[in-house]
Amino acid sequence: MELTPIAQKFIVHWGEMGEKWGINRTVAQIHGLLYLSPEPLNAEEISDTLSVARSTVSVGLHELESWGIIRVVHTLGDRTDRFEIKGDVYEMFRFIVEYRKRREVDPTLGMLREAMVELEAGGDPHTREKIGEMLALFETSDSLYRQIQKVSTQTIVRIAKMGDIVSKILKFFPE
Amino acid sequence: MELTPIAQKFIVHWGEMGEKWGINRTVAQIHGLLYLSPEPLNAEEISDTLSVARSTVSVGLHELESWGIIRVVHTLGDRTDRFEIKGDVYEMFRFIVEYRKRREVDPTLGMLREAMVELEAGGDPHTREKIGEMLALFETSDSLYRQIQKVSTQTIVRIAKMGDIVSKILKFFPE
DNA sequence: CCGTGATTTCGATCTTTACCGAAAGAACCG
DNA sequence: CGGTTCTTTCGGTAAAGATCGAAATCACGG
Repeated sequence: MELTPIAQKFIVHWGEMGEKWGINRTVAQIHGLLYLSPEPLNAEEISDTLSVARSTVSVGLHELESWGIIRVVHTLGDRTDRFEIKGDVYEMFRFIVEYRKRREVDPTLGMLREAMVELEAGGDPHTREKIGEMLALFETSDSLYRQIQKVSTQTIVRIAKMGDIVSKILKFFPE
Repeated sequence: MELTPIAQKFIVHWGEMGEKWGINRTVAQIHGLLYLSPEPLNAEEISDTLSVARSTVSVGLHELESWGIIRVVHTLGDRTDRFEIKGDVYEMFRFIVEYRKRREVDPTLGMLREAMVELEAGGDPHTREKIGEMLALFETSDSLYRQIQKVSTQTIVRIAKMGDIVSKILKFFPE
């Protein structure tokens, strides 16, 4: 499949950007390609378009599936697995955040909590204070995240798109 | 310098966690060590404690300085550069977010804006729609971020620590 | 302006990670 | 059941990234 120059630019940039955030470049590119594609693609089309090995595409697709942001589609008269992006950009964003939080933030939260338990049963006061502060940051963020998680995408978008939303909120919480 | 088992665990975990977010493990470890340290450390102490080459520490410290989260301290009768964490965990968090946003999100925003300009001057409608949606997500996030950025850490912490904050906010924005 | 100690630079390794492609494995058809 | 087509696994290789340590540079006191 041929890509327009703009599509190419987007996909390449997406790959580089992903890399900086600890995401495999090829995986990010596959994601970018699927995102732009008007219809579901199969592994071979992706492989051809991005010039990467079929096997690499296979692995990448599974990775994206495990994040929950793409799905398999089957169409009549086509034996190949075709893939498409699930939901809109906002949902996608939420899925990615959720996935990374669960795999990377939650374990840290666990570690900090354990450390805190041990430190409270006698440990260096300075360490206790520092770990305590960090734990507080993580707990607060976690709690905020959980609350926001419950709100529908629709509601979030609606509110986020109102101009000057933060100052409006601040008015409700005076000094 | 000797580390307690808890400090070790924290620093090691911090390093691994950093790696997953595209941060050099050693840099993250240096950061973790400085975070726990009751007083400023010089490069050699860090090098010894973490068992990494002196030069690697030097580079790592500069990296952390460029993020704006550590500072150099000089004390009388000591010719070495000593380093310490700047501000509390919340400020640290803000600095890191700011740094990464500027270097990694802003360029993407730029790319999307450019792409959108080109697409509006005639381009595939589907691509235009998809890039448009992604751009909207980035613009909304960017705008939200800029608004929050202006609010003092103090205020954010105060509000964040109130229980159930999100549902309180939602009450002000009925359907 | 020399000497000492601290710091940084930089090329050479070492380690990790990504990627390929051949072969094995599934799913499906007749 | 073979045969066909699609998918996955996996060992080897290549590329990228991290780390080291020697040498260059810098900073400052005497």
